Amino acid sequence: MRLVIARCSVDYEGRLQAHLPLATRLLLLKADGSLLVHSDGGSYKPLNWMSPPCALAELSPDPEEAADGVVQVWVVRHAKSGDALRVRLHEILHDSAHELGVDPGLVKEGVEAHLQALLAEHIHTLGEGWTLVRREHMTAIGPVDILARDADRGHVAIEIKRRGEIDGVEQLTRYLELMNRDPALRPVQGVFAAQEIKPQARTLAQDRGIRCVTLDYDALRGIDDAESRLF
Amino acid sequence: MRLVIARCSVDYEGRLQAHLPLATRLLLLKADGSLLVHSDGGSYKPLNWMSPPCALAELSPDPEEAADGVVQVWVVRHAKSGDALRVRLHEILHDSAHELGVDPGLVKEGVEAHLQALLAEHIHTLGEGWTLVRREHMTAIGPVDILARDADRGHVAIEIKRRGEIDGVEQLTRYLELMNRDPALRPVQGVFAAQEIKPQARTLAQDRGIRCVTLDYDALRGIDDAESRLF
DNA sequence: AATTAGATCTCGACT
DNA sequence: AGTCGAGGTCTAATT
Repeated sequence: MRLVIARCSVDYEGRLQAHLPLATRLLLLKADGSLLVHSDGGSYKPLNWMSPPCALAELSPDPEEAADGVVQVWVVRHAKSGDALRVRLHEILHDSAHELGVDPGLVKEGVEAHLQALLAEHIHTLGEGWTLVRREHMTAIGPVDILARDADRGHVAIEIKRRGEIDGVEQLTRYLELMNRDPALRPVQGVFAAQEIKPQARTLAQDRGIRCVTLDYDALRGIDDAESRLF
Repeated sequence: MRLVIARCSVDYEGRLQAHLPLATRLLLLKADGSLLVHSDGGSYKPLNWMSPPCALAELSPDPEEAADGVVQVWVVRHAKSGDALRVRLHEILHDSAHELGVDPGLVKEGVEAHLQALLAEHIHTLGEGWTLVRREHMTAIGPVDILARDADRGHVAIEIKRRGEIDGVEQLTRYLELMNRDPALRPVQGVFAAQEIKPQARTLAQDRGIRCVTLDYDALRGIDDAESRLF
């Protein structure tokens, strides 16, 4: 990885054209030839970039560029699409190279899929005598996270989110509307389950007769561990 | 902007939980307190990050961490959501700070809005005698990109995308359905215009009697330049 | 390889 | 401040 701080201008030509006027920026050159151009603010998205596979060519500035104060020109070209990034460096303030090695990569946990699996496995935590019908129950407008039955054998549609917000309630509402038109299913109750439910979402859900359940991820995982230790 | 190359492990807890095992990475600390954790490969997305507004606290490792070889602990916490990133630094290989100043920002060209303006201006490229009624013609369910008339004075609704996919055809279909109920407009033909049209989208469009047009951005711009040179 | 759906989406525009 | 749509979306899973 090479880190360069430089006063530079950048031009991208590819799926669109974009231009960055002369300013001081970080040029982050990765081992695979990819380049990120970052300013000292904004979020994780670079001002401009080139994704691998691509190759860097360091050129000398042409006479016109040299007269403008350009000391180096970088052209990073994408191997397949032909998209190109042209960086004109006017002043290099820092330049260092570092060996990082291969990264072991990110381990994600607690995403919706995992919550769904845990809750499906321990559906009885929602109520005595509850049983799982299936996960990802298909409807005409998409899959419902969990379809279950309560102690009276009535159907329950469960929507799971990590953070429960209004759009999740809307989604569940659409499912319930549809499912309650199906004679084989109705009446279908709704449960909105999330690790954290925003007040607005909770209000809307209750307004529509949808029960809100706050999921305790660690507790569900704890049950899981405890049960697996039985075998 | 502060650049640190360090052997570190990272834990994120917020909308999900994620963990990065010990490895050498770039820690990019921006002026607004945000942090990016980059490896020496992959795309422009960091392995892990914290977006502004957020604040960094540099802590001393607790005894257990110190025994593990941790020399510094960074906790970056998001101001509103409470999401937090915890970086345990085991070895700092590089550490430098740089003044970058405010970036003038990116200038883009060639996005959908520009395509729409170009096509509206050169609506005759769709057919001899075609005329523009207006851009962004409002309907009850939203604006149609371009409303035009063909040589026979019949209305044409044009939906423009950079990349034409099925949802774009669906969108245009809804507009056409609605507009064809309006006696003042009907019959309304449909044109699906994009720089690139996916096979599925093309099939669906043709199935519904919608004409597909591939837009050549450079050619449209060329016409534009040629015409502007006339003045 | 191609398509689909999700994302700690991000980003801008508009209400 | 929220909502909506597009993105050089990117990314991973699935067909």
